[in-house]
Amino acid sequence: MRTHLCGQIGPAEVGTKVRVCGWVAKRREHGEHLAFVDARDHTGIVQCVIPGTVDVRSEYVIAVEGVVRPRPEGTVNPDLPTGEVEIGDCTVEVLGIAEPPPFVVDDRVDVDETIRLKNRFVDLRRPRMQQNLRLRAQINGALRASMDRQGFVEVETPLLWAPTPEGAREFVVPSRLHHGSFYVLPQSPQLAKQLLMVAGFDRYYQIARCMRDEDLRADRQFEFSQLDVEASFVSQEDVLAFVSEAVLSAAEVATGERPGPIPHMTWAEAIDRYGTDKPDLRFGMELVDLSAVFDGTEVKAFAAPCVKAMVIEGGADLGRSKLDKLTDRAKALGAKGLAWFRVTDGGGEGSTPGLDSPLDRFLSEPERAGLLSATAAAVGDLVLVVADEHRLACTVLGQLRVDTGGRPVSEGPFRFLWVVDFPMFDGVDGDGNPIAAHHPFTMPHPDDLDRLESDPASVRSQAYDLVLNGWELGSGSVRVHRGDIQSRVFAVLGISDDEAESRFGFLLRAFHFGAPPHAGFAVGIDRLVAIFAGEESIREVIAFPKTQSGSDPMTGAPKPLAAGLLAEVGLRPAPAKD
RNA sequence: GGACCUGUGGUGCAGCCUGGAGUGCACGCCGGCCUGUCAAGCCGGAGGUCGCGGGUUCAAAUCCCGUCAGGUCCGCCA
Repeated sequence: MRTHLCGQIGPAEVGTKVRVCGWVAKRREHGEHLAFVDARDHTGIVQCVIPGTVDVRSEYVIAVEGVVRPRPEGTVNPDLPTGEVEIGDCTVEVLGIAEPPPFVVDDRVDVDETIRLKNRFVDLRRPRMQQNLRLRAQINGALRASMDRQGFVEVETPLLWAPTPEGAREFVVPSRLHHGSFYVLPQSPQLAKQLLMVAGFDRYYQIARCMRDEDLRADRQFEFSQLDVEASFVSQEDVLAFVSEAVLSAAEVATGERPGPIPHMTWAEAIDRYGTDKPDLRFGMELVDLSAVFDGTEVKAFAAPCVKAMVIEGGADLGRSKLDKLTDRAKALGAKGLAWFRVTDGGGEGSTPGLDSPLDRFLSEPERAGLLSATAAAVGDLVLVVADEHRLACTVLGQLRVDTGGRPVSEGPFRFLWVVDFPMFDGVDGDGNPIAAHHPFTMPHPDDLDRLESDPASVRSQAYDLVLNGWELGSGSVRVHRGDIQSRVFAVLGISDDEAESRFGFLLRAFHFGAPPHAGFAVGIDRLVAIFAGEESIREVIAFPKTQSGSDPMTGAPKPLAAGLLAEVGLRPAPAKD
């Protein structure tokens, strides 16, 4: 039906009779003797010259036949990749007519996202979306190829799984054959892949769809894709190497160059220096510890276990309302307050810098000097200080660091980072039991195993995250494969034998039949692609995403079901709320 | 569950703070003219429940309350 793609027409095709197919991007008529039609397909736009009139409109589907020729002197269009040539003496066949599109098929206009999603089939025609989805396909291909090269076997796991109440809320699917019973859609293939390890598939991977019925965000959809990996007879370092190889080869496909080796940082260091477990290494603004400076201070606001600071370069000109907003933000994040100090020139020539702050008059001279030297703040800078428990002080400032210094996704280098040695537990539940930071099958750090019962909060795990430019790309861990350790972990978590049996009985049973040591990881593909595409939202790299309230403006999903269909799966509509 | 922002012809915006006729801009659409344009140009035209509901007022796109939709964030996402 066609001999060339639109974007392929160039000087090499001059003199060749060609036939291209595509959509009418633009029509320019010049009377009864001349008209231009820009034909567009996913490779680009080519100008077709019609010696007469032409009866086409925007977005008509056409086939154009003509002979490629150089454009006449002075009519070359340097803004168009095909702009040196045109298809001359064209005949146009209309393959399909079109109503005027709801918005221009052009990257240059920002259209309301609801309208884009309602007309996604038009939106996806736009070059940006074409590029994003094609980039995604390339990245998927690179990931698969890398895992294949490394000897991994792709195995598919069920979408209809058993309810195994874990972290995320699960989507439920009623059973037609067993009224009153339900499948759930997997929030990840976690248990399935561990079973595959027991089954002897010692290197498994899958590009897996995962579903979590939790509130949506720019970087979270109900359903998302992971490069899911698990391997037996491997160490944590082996897993990091496998996954590094995969994401670096994806980076190479996406950007044309391969980033260097991915550095490691412990979780504790990430929190202390960046106030987050997913530091964005593209910029500095590292946190500074002032606890020693304010040890035994008279300043009530700083009488806390930890005093942490961050410098905003040139931030001294921030007005009171901006500072109030930062304070509000800090409070919303859990801080009791936010102290700020403008660094001033201190008056006289060559004098030491001074501080401008409501708190300044409470500071002793050593504290004032210590604050300035520890933060290395210069005149014109702004120093933000939070005093609280160490973790909270760090995370509040870490968030302010991103709020005030954060770079656009599209900017700067790709800075991967492995964050290792996560804590085994994070916080306690309503019954006072520790909560698993990763999941209950995570192997404690061998050096900390003897403190599992006596001091669980201090126990590190063999869990690790992959971070890219401040986004959490994925996480993994070495798994518990020994029954005795698993029992101890369950005991600390407050999971009884009966509960473990009812939730994960099939996995525990499998482990009785010869479980190899194993470890794994999962990489969030939507986020990976979004970052390489320079997109702030993963919706821009998903063909048919949901809105923040979980609906699809195009299909109208979710929708009520007819009563008959409900009855067939054994459900009755709930009585209408008053 | 909560906070904030947005909603005005098909699209993108201005108008709102400080109430006074659906007023304006750009693009698109329809018709006409036009032999080298390229986000063509020129002339003419059509197109509106100012998201929806209520309130205040002589008068509401504008002020107030509620609600719906979209977005960003907190909670949530082992």
